[in-house]
Amino acid sequence: MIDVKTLCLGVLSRDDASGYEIRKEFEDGPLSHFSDAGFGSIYPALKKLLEDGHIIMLPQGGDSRPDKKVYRITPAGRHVLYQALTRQPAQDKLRSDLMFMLFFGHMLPPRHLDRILGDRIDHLQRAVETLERSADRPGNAGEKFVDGLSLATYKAALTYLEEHRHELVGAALMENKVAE
Amino acid sequence: MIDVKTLCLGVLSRDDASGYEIRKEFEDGPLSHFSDAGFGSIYPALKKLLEDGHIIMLPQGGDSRPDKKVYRITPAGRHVLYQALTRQPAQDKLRSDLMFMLFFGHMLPPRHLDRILGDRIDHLQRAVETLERSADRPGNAGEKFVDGLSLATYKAALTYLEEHRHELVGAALMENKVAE
DNA sequence: AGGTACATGTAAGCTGTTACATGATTTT
DNA sequence: AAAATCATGTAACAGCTTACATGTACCT
Repeated sequence: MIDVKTLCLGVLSRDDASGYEIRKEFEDGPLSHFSDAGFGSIYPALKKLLEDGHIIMLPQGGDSRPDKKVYRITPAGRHVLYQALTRQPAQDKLRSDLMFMLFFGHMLPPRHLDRILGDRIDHLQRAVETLERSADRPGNAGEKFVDGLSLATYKAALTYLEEHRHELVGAALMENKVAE
Repeated sequence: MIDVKTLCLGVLSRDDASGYEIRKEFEDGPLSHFSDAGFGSIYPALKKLLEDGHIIMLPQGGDSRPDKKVYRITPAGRHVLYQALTRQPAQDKLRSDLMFMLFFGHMLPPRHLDRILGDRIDHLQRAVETLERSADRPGNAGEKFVDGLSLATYKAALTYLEEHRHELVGAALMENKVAE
């Protein structure tokens, strides 16, 4: 499975960035749909990449914050990234608390169930809007492909949740009635 | 994020099982679509659950293997599981090597790109077939809901990959030509 | 004056993975 | 007879998360 170092190289292969900016990419950017990393893993990763010569630190322009450190990928770094990209990909790994909860949905308090379903629907709606807005912006083929794939799956999940939400909440209400 | 102990309680809330059988659930069963755990995390988790009184070990029937240990959830265990199920769910976490690779798809060797896309299409087709076969089998409301959600997203991903596969591979071929 | 966003980094701890170690039973 | 499946467990390691520690700059 691709580690945080490689994730950082991926971000830096597109543009120079600081640790802070890399983290924003994982939070909001196009990579956020299938990867994640916090400060606690990014900063040590950058330190290691710097030691290994996979990235260099740019001398900061006098106008920017003195503590800001902007990194750039090196040819060696690009090579390492390329090696990682041409390996056999590991299986996707989805960890979903929500789906685990829904799996036991019929035994949950209907109010809780309805809330977590509603929250997820809201979240998916926002994600779909964001991706649809970015669809006509320029971008390379890979980025557009991945955005399209994310959009397609989010839309499918959204439609399913909207269409079947009441069925599951109904089942939970039934269970509650029986228990009374 | 729900841990392996809770995952095990979830499996055991449905039926008594051994560590080996719990692992099969994560590999093939309906929970496999959104959770995962190997022996190295299941056995220590069961040990801890036993110590805490959340599960008990059943005296094994004389006909079964002498080394097989079958566990059953206790009322205390059910309570712990219920607590976990009624908390606010953490954000879903998807880690996907494939999507990371596809994101840089245009700079990949077309053969590699075509292979990883084909492998994923095959994998999704098998997953869809399995879920469709299990659709008419009995199951409680939560299980059916989650199966339906998984099926809807897999189908959407499959359709997208089949329809757009050639676009990305085409872009990669172009890049290669330019490089020549 | 206060809140938010920018900005970096360390240390401890938790969790989970991988490799190792062992062996019985069933199927081919 | 070999291979696959069943079956459990430990130890070392890798990796990531959380909490801590610190401070600047901008916006209202």
